[in-house]
Amino acid sequence: MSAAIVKNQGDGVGRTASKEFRRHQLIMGAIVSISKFGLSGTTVTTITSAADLSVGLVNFHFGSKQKLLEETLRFLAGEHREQWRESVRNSGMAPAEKLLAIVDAHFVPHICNRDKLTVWFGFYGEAGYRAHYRDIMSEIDAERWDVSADLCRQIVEEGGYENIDPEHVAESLEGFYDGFWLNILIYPEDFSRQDAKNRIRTYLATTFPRHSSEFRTVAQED
Amino acid sequence: MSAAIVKNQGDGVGRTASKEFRRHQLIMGAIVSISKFGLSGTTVTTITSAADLSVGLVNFHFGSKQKLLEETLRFLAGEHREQWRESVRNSGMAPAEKLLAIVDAHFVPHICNRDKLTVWFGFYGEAGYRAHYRDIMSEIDAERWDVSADLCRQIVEEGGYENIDPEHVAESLEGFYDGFWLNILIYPEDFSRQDAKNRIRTYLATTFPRHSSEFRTVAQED
Amino acid sequence: MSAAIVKNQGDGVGRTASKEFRRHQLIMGAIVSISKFGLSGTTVTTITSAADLSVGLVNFHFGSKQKLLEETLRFLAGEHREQWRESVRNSGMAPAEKLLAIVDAHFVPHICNRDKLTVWFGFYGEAGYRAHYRDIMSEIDAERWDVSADLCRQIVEEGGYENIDPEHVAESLEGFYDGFWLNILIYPEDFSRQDAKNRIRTYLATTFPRHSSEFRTVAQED
Amino acid sequence: MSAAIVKNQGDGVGRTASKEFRRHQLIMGAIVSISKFGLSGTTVTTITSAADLSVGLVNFHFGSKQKLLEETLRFLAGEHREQWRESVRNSGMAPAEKLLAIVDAHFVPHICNRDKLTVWFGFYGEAGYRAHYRDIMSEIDAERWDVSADLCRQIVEEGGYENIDPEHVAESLEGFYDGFWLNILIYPEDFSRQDAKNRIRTYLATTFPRHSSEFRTVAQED
DNA sequence: AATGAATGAGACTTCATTCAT
DNA sequence: CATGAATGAAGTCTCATTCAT
Repeated sequence: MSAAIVKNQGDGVGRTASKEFRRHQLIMGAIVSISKFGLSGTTVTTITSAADLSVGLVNFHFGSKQKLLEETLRFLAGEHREQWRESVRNSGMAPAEKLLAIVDAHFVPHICNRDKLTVWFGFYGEAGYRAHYRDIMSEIDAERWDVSADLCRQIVEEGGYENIDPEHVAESLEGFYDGFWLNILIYPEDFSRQDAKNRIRTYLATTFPRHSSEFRTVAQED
Repeated sequence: MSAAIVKNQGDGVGRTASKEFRRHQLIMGAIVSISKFGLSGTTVTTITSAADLSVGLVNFHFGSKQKLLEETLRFLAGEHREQWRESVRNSGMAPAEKLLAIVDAHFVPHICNRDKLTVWFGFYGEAGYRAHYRDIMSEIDAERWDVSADLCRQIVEEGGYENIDPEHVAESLEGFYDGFWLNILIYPEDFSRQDAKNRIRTYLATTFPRHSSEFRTVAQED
Repeated sequence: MSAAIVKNQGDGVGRTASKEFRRHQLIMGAIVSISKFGLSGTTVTTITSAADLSVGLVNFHFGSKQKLLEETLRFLAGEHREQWRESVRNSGMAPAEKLLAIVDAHFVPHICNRDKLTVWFGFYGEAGYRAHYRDIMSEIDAERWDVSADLCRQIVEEGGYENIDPEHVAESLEGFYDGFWLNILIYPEDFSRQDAKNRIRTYLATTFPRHSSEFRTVAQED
Repeated sequence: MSAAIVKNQGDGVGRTASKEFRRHQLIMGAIVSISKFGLSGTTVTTITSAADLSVGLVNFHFGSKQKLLEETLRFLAGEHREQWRESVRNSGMAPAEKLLAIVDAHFVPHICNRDKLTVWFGFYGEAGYRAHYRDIMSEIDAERWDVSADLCRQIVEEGGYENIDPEHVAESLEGFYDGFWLNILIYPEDFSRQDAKNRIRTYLATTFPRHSSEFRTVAQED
């Protein structure tokens, strides 16, 4: 067995890392670059420099810069999905608990930090006219929206909240996620992940008063 | 008064429009271009084509493309400010009424339409790493935040709402604005200006129950 | 008689200065601009700014920027010619005296200063491939060469200098003029007009030893 | 050794010439272009066309057109230095012989031809106001001046020439070099390299009469 | 597979010239 | 005559993509 073949097993060092590993390296390079230079300031060179790879690899592994960027968005979206799916995996949780877990999943440092928010809003900034990006996002968003709306529905039933449309609550939550992300990105001095979580907790406690004990504010970053 | 003199005052036809008029034309061209091609897809040529002017004018009137873009952002921000300032000008309004007027000012068609939202999020997408844009935005945002927080404070006093921090409410409103804007931009089929206004009304009515009659939902676009 | 007509007499103030005066203003603007920004850094705008006139006048009075530059070169050449012609006008001077007067005419502050040398070498720099400039220069140079060579011939005859070709002396003088101008331009700290004049005096005194008393070095700038 | 390897070492054909070779190609392209179109008429396109390379390479290899031009000047200056250094390398030469070798080094066809003189005066034309060019030139000039002045000093001592300042002779020589270069450039019909060398020889023979046999005029181009 | 020099379209900007006033 | 905004060709530079090694 030659050294090259050993290397090929995916340790990621040297010229023969697995295809998948190289793709991942490039996606990470793209994230780093976008967070540093913005989407418009990101070039194939900034991406590959960040990944410490040669420029030729982008087209070799992704076909084009554009495809790599789409994969990068897909990667972030997937990472986000993993985060909230994981947080509600425990089947023993009550609906309110699960809903709160989804809320919190939006504000864990791993997902909600300046670097990644910069990337997210870089893509949002183009989503207005570039349908492709919108499609990638909506795939993920739709699933989460369904789950959230369903949990709200269960909470409404549990609490017997008349006059509350669970879908409206789910919509409001979506608004909070994006709005607070943007505020965290642009005004990090004035608005923190902690603030975001507590504003949403207050909203939920007020909306579902009979579940308010489940939406207690948190004292500090977990 | 001759036609020529009228013309010279800035009807914008021919070589003799006023400087201010040309600047405005170019800013409008920038908005159209960004909404069509995105911020990164906007070139001096797309801007001047949209404005039906020659490319040289961008540098002649603004010094650089970058400066024109900054002025464009400033223009949007100013327009937004005029909108909400105008809406609370009537000194006879109650605090809750004024607050609602500010809310609604975010969702008038003149401000909140796909074209302009595309431009806004184009800039937000760069604001993460380009401090200059952030500075232009925060100037405007700060003022509105102060006014909103003050109105919330008055409502809290009026209603004797204990345990409600007016600044937290103002923060939540800011979150709603940005979050709903993004949802209107990306999912226009699923989420309308109308929806946004009603979700916020519900939030306010729930938060300030003794003022709920002032936060009635609206039936359809005004 | 209207005010406009009075103005037209050539005081150079206001909108109706004589054609000739405007042309002169623009030529002076060109000299100032070239000395400040070089020939390649000189634009119609830098010229007209220096002359405190509007850009349109260049094409109005000269037809094109290029024509103005040619006139500028012609102006400098003419100025130079006036200088040495004037210096030998006195018919009572001896040939050696006249020759020295021509030499000195090259190094009077009015002709030989950083600003004007910058302009001269700006044109020389293009003369290599632009025949037009060369033609303008040679017109003037030829006349001076003839006069100088003739004076040298007279000195050779006076002194009975065998083995001295007067044309060779004239050639050497031409070399000194240009070479010392360049050194004054590029190394003003190390080489002065005074130095130039004295190096040439020494050359002439050595070459024409029996006239050496007429080529005494000068102690300091006149 | 295979042909491919030879190629790779820099024959300049195809996409694989060495970096150094490409830089040299571009410098040569710059010289050709400047001699044909002048410094101000030289564009990245004229340079790369002359070098038969694509426009992108200028920025790839030099960072900017300006840097390439500076390197071009440095190249010429270096070439000139090599020429005169080489000419005085033989330690057995007498000072007068060495001095004459330096003189002649200025007028070898390889250095002193219309193309290169055009380039030199193109740069001189900007040196008046662009300190960067002046710095590059003076580095080289200073060394040569020191050597020349030192040789003159030795000749003065050898010949016991009282009243002769060796530095003044060195200054006069510098004047001759530049002045004759300009005359060769502008009046090639009337003034040749041969003329220049002989005028300087006569100057030296007259100045250092006891060494005159060492400064005999040359009959024709070597 | 990987590299990185090479390519060239297209971006921003400059500026000589034009022309309505 | 004079002004200076407008035009658009042409300049420099960037960068996604290609391809010989």
